[in-house]
Order: sequence, then structure tokens, then C-alpha cells
Amino acid sequence: MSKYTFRSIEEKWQKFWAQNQTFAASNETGEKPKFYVLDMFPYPSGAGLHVGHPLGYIASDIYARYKRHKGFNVLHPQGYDSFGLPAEQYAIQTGQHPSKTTQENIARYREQLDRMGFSFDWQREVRTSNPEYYHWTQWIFIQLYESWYDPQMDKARPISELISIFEQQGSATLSPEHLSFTPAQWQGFSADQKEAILSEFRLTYLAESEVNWCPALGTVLANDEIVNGVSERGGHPVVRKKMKQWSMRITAYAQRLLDGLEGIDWPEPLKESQRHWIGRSSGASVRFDLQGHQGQIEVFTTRPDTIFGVSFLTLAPEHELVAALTTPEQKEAVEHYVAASAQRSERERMADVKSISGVFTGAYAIHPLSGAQIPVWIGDYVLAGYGTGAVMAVPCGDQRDYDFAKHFDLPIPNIFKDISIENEAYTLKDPCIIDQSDFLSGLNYTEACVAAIEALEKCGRGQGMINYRLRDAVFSRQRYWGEPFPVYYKNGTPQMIDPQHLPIVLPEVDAYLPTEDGDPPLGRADVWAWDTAQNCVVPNQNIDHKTVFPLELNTMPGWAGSSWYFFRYMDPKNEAEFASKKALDYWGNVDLYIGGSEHATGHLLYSRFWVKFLFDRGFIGVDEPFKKLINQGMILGESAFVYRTADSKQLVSAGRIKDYDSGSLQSVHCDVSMVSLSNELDVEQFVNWRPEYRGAEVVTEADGSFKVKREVEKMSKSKFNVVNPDDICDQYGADTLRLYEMFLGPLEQSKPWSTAGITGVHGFLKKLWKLYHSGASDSFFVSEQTPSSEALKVLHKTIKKVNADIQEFSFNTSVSTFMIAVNELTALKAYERDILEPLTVLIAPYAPHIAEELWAKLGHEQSIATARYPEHDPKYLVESTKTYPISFNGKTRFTLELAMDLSKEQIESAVMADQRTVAQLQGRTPKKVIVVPGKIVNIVG
RNA sequence: GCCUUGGUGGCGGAAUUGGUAGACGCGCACGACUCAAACUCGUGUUCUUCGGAGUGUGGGUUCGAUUCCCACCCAAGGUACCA
Repeated sequence: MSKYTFRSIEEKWQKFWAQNQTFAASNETGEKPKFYVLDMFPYPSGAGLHVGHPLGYIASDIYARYKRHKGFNVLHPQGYDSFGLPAEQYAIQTGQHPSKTTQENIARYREQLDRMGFSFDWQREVRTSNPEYYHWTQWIFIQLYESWYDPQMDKARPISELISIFEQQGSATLSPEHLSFTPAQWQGFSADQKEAILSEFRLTYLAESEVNWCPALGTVLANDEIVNGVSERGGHPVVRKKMKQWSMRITAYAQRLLDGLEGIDWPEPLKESQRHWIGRSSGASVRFDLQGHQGQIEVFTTRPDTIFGVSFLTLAPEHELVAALTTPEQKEAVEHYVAASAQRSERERMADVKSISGVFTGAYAIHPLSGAQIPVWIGDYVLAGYGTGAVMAVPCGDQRDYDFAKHFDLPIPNIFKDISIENEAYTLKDPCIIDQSDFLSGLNYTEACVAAIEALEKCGRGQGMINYRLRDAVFSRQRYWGEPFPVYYKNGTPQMIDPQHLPIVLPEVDAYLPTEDGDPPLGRADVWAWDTAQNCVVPNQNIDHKTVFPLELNTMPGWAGSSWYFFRYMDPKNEAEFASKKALDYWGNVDLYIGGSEHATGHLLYSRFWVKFLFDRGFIGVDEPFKKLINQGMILGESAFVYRTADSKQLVSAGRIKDYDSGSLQSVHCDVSMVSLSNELDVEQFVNWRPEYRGAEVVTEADGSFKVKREVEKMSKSKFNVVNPDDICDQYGADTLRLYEMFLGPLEQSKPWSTAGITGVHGFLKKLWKLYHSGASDSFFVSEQTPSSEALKVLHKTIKKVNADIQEFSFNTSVSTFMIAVNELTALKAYERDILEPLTVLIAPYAPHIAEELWAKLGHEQSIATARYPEHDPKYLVESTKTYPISFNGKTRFTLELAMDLSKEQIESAVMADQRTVAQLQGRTPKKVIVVPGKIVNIVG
């Protein structure tokens, strides 16, 4: 059988499936139970699908096909997460419209996906960048805006209900402390005042948030786009700055997102990362008055018991009170420090625990319980985004505070009885008693926490509090290629566009960069204002008109469209709703979701948030999107890094490219560390170079020598280490690719890609084919005889094992089980129909093309897709003997075959009588003989 | 730094609740077929000083540890605007 036979079989069946709509799922509630198998949809990158993508798709496809064999109505759709940064970056470079490149990329992805024989229901395809789709993303945004979270009912409610509460009861218990009003006062507020209050409740709202701003590029950058403090593109300086942006009040759902994890079948580590991300901690909020200043510094602490150990306060450099507090003498030092901190990314600051820096503001706070003077410092180990951006420093009880105090020679009072803090802080390692703490002295940790909170509450300086690490999610992007907001501004106040006028379609622009004035790219659109009289988008030059108002210029982030797409597949063509009630009720939530663990705290948390919100508002009937989730491991690529070695052995610079002509690396901003320089890179040149890099230690060029270092990392276009599955399909066929990717190792484990070994699974498929072609000159042959009991045993143990493996998603071991089965059946010359038919169904989810072909040859006219999955019969698997490993002190020395039904004593005497036992013992009497029937015999002596 | 995962032959990996470490495949070696090569088939393949030793390193629990516990080392992913 040649590779041409494989290819023609694959093409034949792919065409057959498409023509017959074999995998179309029905929304009609029939007798079959439903099952929804979903992959995380891909971002259609310009590099095409790489071999890492199909890993999860193959696994989910095997499962979907398995479920069809098991009699389920299976929904197994696919689509594209088609808004995103790379398409925009490409557009900036080439001037091509992102929609054009996106469509081209999608066409290519589709071609690649089709070649692998996936059982997707393509009629349900969705694309997040289609107006028919983002219509509903915009609609959900409006619903979020029109909702608030009621902590008493613990659910989201329409904002109109909040307004009636305000009208009838005033702020009641709902409002934060600084806002308190009666119904009459509410009525008296201006529209703007009312809106300002409501925006503190809306689930999406405008707020000042910190961003990484690159003045030279005039844009905001992701942490990912910043390398060593400068922009990856161009190497320009980046500073942190505040900007008014849309935020999502995900923090309102913190507790429910935490609680919801209990009821879903997700990998424990993934739940753990979400728990950690949400970061619930209980403690106390403490307010420190300031000496000679209005206002207070509020801190959150998990250790209220150590309140008498406070020897200074530390504020984040971005803290709002810093400028006001700083004394004239300290002004210069503080401003210098704040400016320096703005240059460092949050990640850098978190990772750096070695260098201690900070500066005294000159100001003092008053200890809420002792009345002592507490100096106020600023230090960049305190992050503005966490808690209140200020900490009460207890050097004896927190290592970072301790180090800070040591470094700046601040007092380190010890408040722990019989604990030495000579060299390091004491951090609750063993229980201990609080000392030197007024009324807390003599109490243990738990008692002291309670007493301290009580005292703080009594004097109005604090209270017990639950704090979450989770922050509200910034929802604005200063980008072009994303969903436009359905928002216009009337005198600076945001207004939602009536949902009946959606979608607000992304406008055309002449370039994809920010405007000269620093507006996002949408500021370039000629037509980008909203006419409230005509209810349509109109040219923005008419903005003076009384009915025409500017539209929001930001777009939504990548996670907007991916937070609800799984519902759209249920009813993808619906123009009246995001999906019909009937479809939503029938399909419910996703039964099995497969995707990478890199989405653990992004996509998977945002989706859960939106689903809980949609549930609260009664739009859907489920409050978790994904019942069961499997993380497929990443297939890592092998990257080559080039180091230029100068005259000396020292590494001058590093990067993924070199410049042939100048003999130096371009735009490398640092020394030894690695920098990816995607934008300056001539891809052709690198690709041509790569084969030489592979395995090479040194490549010598005219201008000197270049060291090549190979590293395994995430496969990605930006890392130039992508391997294309098409090449594998060309050479071996889709069935081989499918089996091989499964055979590589456990689904959940990351592994580097390598084609070594692919001939093994290809050879297996040939052997499988041969098993059905034992006739004259290798023609198809099947015997109608009754199979031998040996053959039946092989078949049934295979059924049992493969069935168990699929349920545990252990696809690699089922492939080896198939190999063993085919080897054994070939040796037994088991060509009987009763062996071959069940075997074909068994293997069909894994290698569907060859299975369809063999199924047809076996005389079936229907596709194998819904053929009944075989079940094993235990009667063929009964064993009468067991080969016992006989070990001495735990080391196996020989084996002994004994009947299964022997008693412990019989086994022991049989073993002790054996010549080899006598030889091993050399006359000694064993101290003990351990016999585990059916398992092992261990002789201790 | 922090969070998560992983570390087993030359390589990918296998190993019910702790019970024969290295299944299956690659590679390699030898043999058969062939004028020859490829393909295919067969045999062998952890190391070894042949006593044994051996699952990243060092300890511990156990009759028995890849599996459980403690400490450490290394690699990958995430770390809030990549998706």
C-alpha cells in the first residue's frame, strides 16, 4: 500500500463526509442524549496551523467520534477567534486590511483542518470578527452596562431596579461609605451626578487604570511586548501611566467564581491557579490618620494580630497620596524615585526581591491603637494594583518588611514571645504568643486577630475584611482590530446605543496606528459618530450638530469574543438573539472542553464570569460554561538562537536574527538575555538558515563565528519554530498524523515536537491494512468462520483497554494497545469477520479514513460514524494462572507460574519448595514471607 | 520572585489502590530476501567490574517506593493589553 493509496482514501472519505453532512448535529430533541465536545477555537495566525494545534483537536475528535458510536447526538463545532493583535501588527507593516489577511488565514486554516479528517459540523462555524457575531458581543456589553451586582441577593440585576431602590430607599445599605443619600436627595441629583453614582455599580464602567505607555509608538503595550523595560518593537522606552478605560467588574463575582470551581470537573492544578488568581484572603482593613494632613491611609493586612509591631507604612510609588504627603525636603528624592519606578514593569518589580529600594516621604501617620508616630515610606515592592496600594510594615513578621527595615535601618520591634528575629522575620512557622502588644499580649494568633479587629472597629479605625487579589478587568484597547463599543459620549458621559441598532460595524481607516493627537486608530475614521435622531453612524465632521455625538474610539480586547462563543455554536445563524432559548436549553453547557492550560486565568476565568452574569440575568440556564475540561499539553518547538561571539568569548548580544551585511545583530538592546525581534526579521532568511542551525554548534560566516543555541519553547510564529502539519499529511497521511500525535505521549503533558518515530505508526497502519488483505496478491479477504478463542481473547482485551483509555483520555496507550492487537492478530491469522468488524469500529475514532474504507470493504453501505461501539465480554478474559514475581528483600529474582486459585499457604509452600528459592537463601531461614495472592511473593531474610 | 506542571534507556514514552521498572514505537546492531539498495520479515538492545546497580539529587516511611513524606537542583507554561 503506497502513500498514494492513503491519500486517495483520505480524499474520498473527506469528500463523502462533507457531501453527506455526516457530522451535522441536530437541534431537534430526539431519542439520543446530547453531548457537546468543544475545542478552544484557534486564532488564525499568518503562520498557519502548526503541529501543536491538532493535538487537542485530534483528542476531542476521537472523543466526539467515540460518543457518536456510543449513541449520542454530538455537537462538535469549530470556529475562529479572529480579532487580535498579530493581524493588526501585520496591517501596520504592510497596509493590508486586517480583515483581508484574517480571511486569507482562515481559508488556509480551514484547508489544513479539512485535511486531518475532523468531524466538525462546519455549518455552525463562527468568527468573532464577523459583524453578525460581534453584534451579540456588543449586546452583552450593553447588558453588563445595564446591570449591577446585588450583594444581598448575590446576583446581577438590571440597573433599573437599583434606580428604583435609590428612588424609594436612597443609598440604603448598598452604597459605599462616602456616598450616602436619602430618596429625596437622589431625586435632587443632576443626571450627571446620578450617572456618577450608578457607574460605581454598573458591571462595566469607565475608570482610570494603569497601562504601559510607549510615547514613541504612541500606544499602549502588553507586558508581553516589553522586553527589559523597552518596547520589543523598536526598543523605545515604556512608562506606566494612568488612562481612562472601560473596566469589567469581575471582582463582584470573585466569591462565586471561587465557589463554582467546586462543582466542575477540571484538572485540580487548573482550579488551583484560578483560586490563587482570585486570591481570597481574610484579614482586616486598617486606617491610619496622618499627622498634619487630611485624609487617611488605608491598608489591608492578613495579620491584624501584629498591629503593635508596625514600625512604618509603605506606599506604592503610584499611591494617590504620595505627592500630597511628601515634605519639601524629601520632594526631590521622592519624585526621582517615583519616576524611576514608572520605568519598571509590575512583573519586574514582583520578580525582583533582591534589590531593596525605597524613599522616606518625610510624613508621619498615627498608629490607630497606640497613637505612636509611624514614618511613611514609599517602596516599589508594594504594588498599586493589589489591595489599597499601601501596607503596614511589620518587620518582625514579614520578610519583605524585615529586609526593607534592615536596609534603611528602621526599627524592628519584636512582638513575639520567645522568638528570635535576629536574622529573619518570624512568619507563623510554629504557634506562638503575642508579646509587647498592650491588650494583645499573651494571646495566640487566632485570638489576637479577633481582639485586634474588635478594637479597630470600636475606635472606627478599621474592620475585619475579605480581600481578593483579583482585579477588575480592563476592557479597552487602543487598537483597530477588535469589536467597536456600542457607546457614544454626550458631554463626556457614555451612552449605550439601543440594541436594535446593532451591530456597530468597525469603520474603515487609512492606517492602523494611533492618530497624531494620540487617539486610538478609530480616531482616523471619517465616519465615526452617532446620530441620535437617525440612529446610525454618521461622518464625524458633523459632530457639532445637536443630535450627533462622538463614538467610543477604543475597541474590545481579544477575550470579549471568546467569552461566549460556545453559545453561538448552538444557534449560529440566529439574527434575533445570540442563540434561541430552545437551543440554549437543549445543549446546556459544554460537556467536554479541550484546550491549553495557558488560558487558565485568562479566557477560562472571563468566560466563567460572563456565563454567570448571563445566567443571573436569565439569558441562559447554566452558570458554568464547561462541565469537564482537559488541558492538552503544549507541543513545544525547537528554536535556534544566534549568539554573536566577538573577539573575546564574551557574548556581545543575542537574538533570533543576525544581519549578514553589518555583521552585527540589529536592534538588540541588552547583552546576554534573549530577545525576539520579530519585526525586523526577514523571515525568508531565517527559514533558509534554520536547517543549518539544527544540530549545529557553530556556524562560521565571513565576518566571524556565530554560536547557535537550541532551546525548546512554545511553538509560535513569533518564535520562528513552527512546524506545519501539512508536510506530515503529504508524506504519511492524516491517519498517521492523528495516531502519531496521540502516540507522542500523554495528552496533558507538554512535549517537544519531533518526527522521529512517525514511521512506527505509519508502519502500524500498513500492518492493519494487511490484516484485512490476506487474500491472493494482497486482495481484500474476510473469513466467515468462527474465530479462535485466542483471537477472541486478543479482541476483547483490546476492547476493554481501549474503552478504558478513551474514558481516561489516555490516547497514547490506546495506540500502543492497537499495535499490540494487530501484531497478535496477524500472528494468529485472525481474519474472521467477528474479529475484524469490531476492530474496525474500535479504531475508527483514531484513524477514521482507513476505518471507513475497511468498513465499506466489509460490505457496509452506511458510514462507520454511528456504528455501535463494541463491548468486551469478560468470559474471554478469564486467566487460570498467574506468573508470580518472586522477590528477595524486594528485588525480583525469578518468576514462577502458579494457579490463580491457590491459597496463601499453598503459594508459600510452592515457592519455598522451588530450587531457585533454595539457591537464593543459601541455607538461611527467611525472617518473613509476604504473599499477596494474584500479585507477588516477597521473601525477607 | 510567585503560581502550575514535569524530570524514567541513545530518543518519545509504559507501569490498577505502593507489588516483575523500561510495555509500545523510534534508533542502533546482526541475520533473511536482493546482483545491489530500498521495502519487508526475524533476532537482540538500561548499565555492569556479571557480585550487582538503577526512575533528576540527598534523606525518610515500608517486607517492598517511578508511585507516599521532607529538603534541594533543573526545564517548561502563566504572571492580568499575545492568543
